[in-house]
Amino acid sequence: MTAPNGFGAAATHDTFPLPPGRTLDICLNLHSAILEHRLSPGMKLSEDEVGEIYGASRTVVRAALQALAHSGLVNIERNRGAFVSRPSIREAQEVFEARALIEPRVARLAAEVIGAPHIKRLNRHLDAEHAAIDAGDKGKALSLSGAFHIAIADIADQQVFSQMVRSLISRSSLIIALYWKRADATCESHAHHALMKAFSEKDGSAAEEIQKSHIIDLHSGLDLREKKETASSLAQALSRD
Amino acid sequence: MTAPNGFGAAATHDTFPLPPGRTLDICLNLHSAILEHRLSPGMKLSEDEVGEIYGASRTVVRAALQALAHSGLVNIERNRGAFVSRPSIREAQEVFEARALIEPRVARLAAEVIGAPHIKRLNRHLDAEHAAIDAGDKGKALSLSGAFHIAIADIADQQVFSQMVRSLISRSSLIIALYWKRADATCESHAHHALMKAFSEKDGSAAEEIQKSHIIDLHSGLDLREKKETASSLAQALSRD
DNA sequence: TGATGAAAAATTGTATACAATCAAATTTGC
DNA sequence: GCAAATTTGATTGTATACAATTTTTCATCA
Repeated sequence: MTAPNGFGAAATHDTFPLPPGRTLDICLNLHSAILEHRLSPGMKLSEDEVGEIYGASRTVVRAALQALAHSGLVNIERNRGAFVSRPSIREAQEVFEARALIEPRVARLAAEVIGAPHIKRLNRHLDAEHAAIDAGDKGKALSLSGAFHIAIADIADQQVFSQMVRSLISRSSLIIALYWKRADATCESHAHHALMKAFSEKDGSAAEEIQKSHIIDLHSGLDLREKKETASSLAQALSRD
Repeated sequence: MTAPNGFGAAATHDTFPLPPGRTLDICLNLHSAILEHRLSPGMKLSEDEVGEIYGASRTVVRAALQALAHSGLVNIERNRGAFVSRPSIREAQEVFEARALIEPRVARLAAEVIGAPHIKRLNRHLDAEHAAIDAGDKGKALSLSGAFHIAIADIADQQVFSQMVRSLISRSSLIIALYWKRADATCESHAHHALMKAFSEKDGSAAEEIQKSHIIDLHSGLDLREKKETASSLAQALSRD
């Protein structure tokens, strides 16, 4: 009890507090779909449509959409409905500035308390990331890359920071979907491996510096000028899983 | 559009995204009540009871409670209902560590862009704060003290940081309700005035340093050992205003 | 008397129905 | 033929009813 976020259940791996019952399933599912870019920014999330897909009533769907709205992944407009968020250029800047402030600190904290099991888990994360890249699944790769950052926050074992990082990572995923300019998404792996080295040496200062550079590098990989327009079918994007 | 948080309307002065319709009223009302310590940590917020007080149906009340849960002010336990959050000692530590990282940066950003109208507004905040202290209204004074910090974040004009600060301030209010040990709440005013000086000189570095010291000082004002038990009537606490 | 168990009451989880609002298509007027 | 106004349709906002779960109460037994 006295949960880190507002809801009773312990935070497992997600940005938003854990709503009751089946709302959670829908949250997680939509969350994954958005992070893996199966749902494009700006896409409409009709309550009826989502409800029919998941076999749930609007009551539950509404709760899920509101939860996602609180996480910044969904934008609810009065009397118009819910849409996948389309972060502005301004918001993109701010999100990465926040990451550049918070994540290095989190990396330092993690390095100071990290243990062998943690390192093992991080390595598994990296392996999965590479596998996705080799398989050419960009969406999955990006999602796993974010999961790596979140795993670090979990190791630091600071719920408040962890929650912030989760939210920022989620929003970053949308931002990257909109503004990423580099062809290769693999540039990240290098920084992630460097982090692993700092972790294995329990070198907090190094981890902090590497993470800071890493975030700045990610930020510089964005093309914050144009806007891409995207919108497609909902049922299709949600069909698998 | 492309709202800073998940909801369409612009964030005015509150922690949570802005839910539609009357849900917002209930959110703001409960939020104020919690921040002014009219609702004690641990107090049960029954859907029926809250709904009857505000003349709204459970549907709306539920949405409000969920929004507050996302802000960390309310704790929802499955099949048991909503309670005013009772931050753990651990959480208290984390919240103030986060504030010590984020708020100094925000203060620096604010100092770099601050203008005469902003300073005027901050001074009004300080006046109101003093008035509340003189009137002996501790709850109101604390609430206004938090509003001062939020006002700084608004001046910095960074929505992402602003959102974080709001959330942290709200939770701090609960933490102070539980763990504050100093008799005087006036100690803050000194730091706030020092900040005003730095702002008027547009000295970002000074503002950052002062704010950092201020947060650490606040943190040290907590007695993070014992737990106070509190619980009383709901309708009574919500009767005024 | 205290603990244990079942029944009853209260509270939340979910579904559905109705009202209000908004978007689009149709009609009407010029 | 084009623009404005109106009607139609679809979607969200809200209330209420029912189901599931928990908490309380109270009777029973060691």
